[in-house]
Amino acid sequence: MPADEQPLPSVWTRPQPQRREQPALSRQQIVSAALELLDAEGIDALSMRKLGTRLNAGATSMYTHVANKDELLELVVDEVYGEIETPATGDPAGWRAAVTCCAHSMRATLLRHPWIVSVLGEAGLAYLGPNVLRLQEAMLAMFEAGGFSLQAADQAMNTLVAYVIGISTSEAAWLTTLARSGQSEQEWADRLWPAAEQAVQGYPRLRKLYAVQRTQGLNSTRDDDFDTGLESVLHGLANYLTNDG
Amino acid sequence: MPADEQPLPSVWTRPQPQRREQPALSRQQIVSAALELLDAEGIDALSMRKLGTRLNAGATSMYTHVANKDELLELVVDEVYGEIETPATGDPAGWRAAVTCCAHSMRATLLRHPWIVSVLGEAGLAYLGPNVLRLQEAMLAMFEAGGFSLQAADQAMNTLVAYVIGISTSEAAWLTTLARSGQSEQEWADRLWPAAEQAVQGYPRLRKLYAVQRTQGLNSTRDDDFDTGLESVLHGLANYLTNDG
DNA sequence: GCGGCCTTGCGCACACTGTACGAAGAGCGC
DNA sequence: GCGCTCTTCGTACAGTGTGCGCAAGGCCGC
Repeated sequence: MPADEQPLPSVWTRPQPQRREQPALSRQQIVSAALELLDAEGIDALSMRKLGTRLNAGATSMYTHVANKDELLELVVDEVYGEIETPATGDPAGWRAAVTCCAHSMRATLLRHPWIVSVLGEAGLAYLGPNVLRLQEAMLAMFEAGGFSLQAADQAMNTLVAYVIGISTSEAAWLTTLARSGQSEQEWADRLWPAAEQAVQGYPRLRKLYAVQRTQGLNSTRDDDFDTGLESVLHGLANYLTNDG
Repeated sequence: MPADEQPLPSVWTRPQPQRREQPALSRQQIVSAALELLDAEGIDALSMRKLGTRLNAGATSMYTHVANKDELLELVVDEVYGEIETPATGDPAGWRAAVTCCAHSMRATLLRHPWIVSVLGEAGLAYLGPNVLRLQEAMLAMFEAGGFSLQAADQAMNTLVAYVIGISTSEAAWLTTLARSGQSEQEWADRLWPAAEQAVQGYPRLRKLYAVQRTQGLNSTRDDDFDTGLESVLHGLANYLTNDG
């Protein structure tokens, strides 16, 4: 046994091929692992190397199944959209109940994965992902079942989704800073209060609002606020029925 | 002149102090330069080194004026919010006109800086930025002038802003992919069409919608769609006046 | 004048990123 | 056996944010 390829590490120390018996890597596995990592540690913690380690794989082993990191993110986004529940069409409680339920599920899903909002503005063609398409079709169906024309249903869906995404964006931003600070909502609010009070000098309305919000909890009202806003959006959308049908 | 500047640095070749006569660096300068860079080349192109070069400064020279990149981004976000116009309160045309105008300005501003939507979900306390506060106070005033209670005005503002941000997020995502592709909207749509048509098989409503949208232009309808959605949101908000205000 | 501070700018270094490339091995048909 | 394709992965490269320490004003009390 004359020479070996490696300088010093001899045959005995060399890691030994050790091919995996698992079906190795698959796109679905990669996407799932990325999702776990994102949920656990947030968007900044997702690196291809960490993902590789989590999969017992090399740093660049994912590139056979996924073109690049952006594409991976698009896949993960679609995966998340897959979690959104869509009530069966023809709900006897009417389109408003169905749409409300769907909107709730959407908000809950986005807030369960708060990192997603920082990716939505770049996820180019996530709009062709199967789960996104499924969701859109289902929402269109819900509106149509409520008497909307297809065009009006499209409009209504876009408006509704915009509202949900917009609210979730600011909520997720809040949740993310909170998580990063490692403090409880109350602690953080307490620490923030002096700065906020100071900043809000000269803005009477904001000052009054902040003072009121300080007395009652923040977290508890978030759900109610969402519902109230959702109600009024739906009320506005109902307008398409009488004016446009 | 024997040697040249780089290889053997002698006293003669050393770059010579050359202190800037400009007031050197200031936070405002840094923020402006970052904004220019972001507008010109997008979010991925913003690196502290590039920013330094653009300012005739070293890579780490900004850190005396700005704690870190995230803080810089918060400052830039507030700067952008400063571009949003707020009509004077007491507009004779009523609160709806004022709010509509403000919403238009907000959407236009966000779309003028489409990279911003990928930062909104992380810009933790941008909510204490002076321009954000000014905008919020002004919007509250507009709603109050229309007869909303302060609480209702807050609700209305949040709902409205959520709608605008949500719509702008998806529009900005579209504009960004478009810009990255370097193609015109029409070219891109043409190239995308086969894939879209294929993806949309099995979703009859989407297929019909896509077919219709293909015949008419895309860009032209974006403004109208925004207006239509805005109208219905405002209609919904008006509900606070009779039920609550 | 002049020494000592304090602020600002910056070169360097470190740990880390996405990913191109090429080699190596596994499983196949022949 | 040979060749071929498909995965996996080690290495490398250019680039990132930023901590640290040094240098060079500007400004102070003397």
